[in-house]
Amino acid sequence: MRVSREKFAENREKILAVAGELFREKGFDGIGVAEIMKAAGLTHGGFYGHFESKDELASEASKALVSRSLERWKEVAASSPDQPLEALLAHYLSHRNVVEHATGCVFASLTQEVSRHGPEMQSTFTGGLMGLVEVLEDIVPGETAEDRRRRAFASLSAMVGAVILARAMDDTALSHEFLSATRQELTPPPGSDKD
Amino acid sequence: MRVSREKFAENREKILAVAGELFREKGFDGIGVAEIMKAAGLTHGGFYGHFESKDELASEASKALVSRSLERWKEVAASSPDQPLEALLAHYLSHRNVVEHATGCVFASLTQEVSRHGPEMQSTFTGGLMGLVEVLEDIVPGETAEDRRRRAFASLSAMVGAVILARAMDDTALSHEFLSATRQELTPPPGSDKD
DNA sequence: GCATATTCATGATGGTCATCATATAAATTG
DNA sequence: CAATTTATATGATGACCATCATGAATATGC
Repeated sequence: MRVSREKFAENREKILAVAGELFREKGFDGIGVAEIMKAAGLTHGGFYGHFESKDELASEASKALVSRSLERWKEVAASSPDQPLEALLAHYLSHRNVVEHATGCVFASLTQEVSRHGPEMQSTFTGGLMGLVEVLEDIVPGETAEDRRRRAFASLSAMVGAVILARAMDDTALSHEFLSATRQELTPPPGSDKD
Repeated sequence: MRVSREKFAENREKILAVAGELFREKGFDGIGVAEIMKAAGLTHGGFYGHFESKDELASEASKALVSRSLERWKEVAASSPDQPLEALLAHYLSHRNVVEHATGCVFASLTQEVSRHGPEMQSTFTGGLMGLVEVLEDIVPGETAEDRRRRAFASLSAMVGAVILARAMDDTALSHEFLSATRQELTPPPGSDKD
């Protein structure tokens, strides 16, 4: 049966949203088109009216997730103008981001699969990560722009790495230790601009 | 046809070795039993004489990779008794470890898939990561044992994170920046024990 | 309100996958 | 050297998957 223009666009968004969650939870290869459509409240046959292939869906879903993630970082940083870095660290290095795969950070869930997919997705992730670096550049301590850029790259590595490793642990206490250790090491000492 | 006891054990090791490479390169879901056996020079039917299931192979291969990785870290640290941390950083944060997925760090390749597999694999990775933390605890700077433990967790997060993010980049220069930034931030200033 | 366009549901297709039954052939055991 | 064991090869099986052809049903444009 046909569906209104509006509903059609709504369905597309629903598929993207559901795919974004399921991909993060189970990986690109861990979930099929049929199950994604079922979770979106549709049947699998209708899928190809919305996307050319599962790969295209993966690309589009990644794009949306990366873009939303970057927006979120900017919001969080802007919400605490006096201590933006601390706010970001608290937001990102959280128990929630370790446990809730389906709604957590894209980069913590899917980055390792990116290199095994096409160049389009790699480009999406590259752009997204550089966006996060730019957010960090403005709020990390450092004398020169060069110092801050270096520290932005290193901090991003540490943040994403901590969540990924915390997720692999089967012991909550150790999981927490990755988060809190990284948070402390990346938090600048009060009243100082230097390391 | 039958094969000697010795050859049988040899075949098992070959399967494990090949699986270790292919899993790192393509992910657990990205490679099938048949192709693994073919790469090992056997046919897929013989697989179940060696392993109960693909899952068991994944577990065993992970165990071997994690164990070898830990040994390697110890060797590298021991090979430069005066600057073990610098040696480890140079070894780990290398272009080779970014490019050569099949022979690179297990944790940089497969950690994100661990949470989607059984508890046995999670236990293997937990143990392996804690082994790496212990190696770092002895060589990172820090006044107290507590300081060094914290720094070990944070440094490991940064190291693994840097390689994972570097692998996602489609631009070699940016890739390198994750590595060198992390290396510099984790290298203690000469002639100092403090941060 | 009618004709057309188009979205979705149903079901089919071909491919891939993990797993297993059986056959074969060679190594081990006596 | 004969009997038995057993590791691998061949091929089958059933499940799942992405993709697509078709038809039904309805929104849109006239």
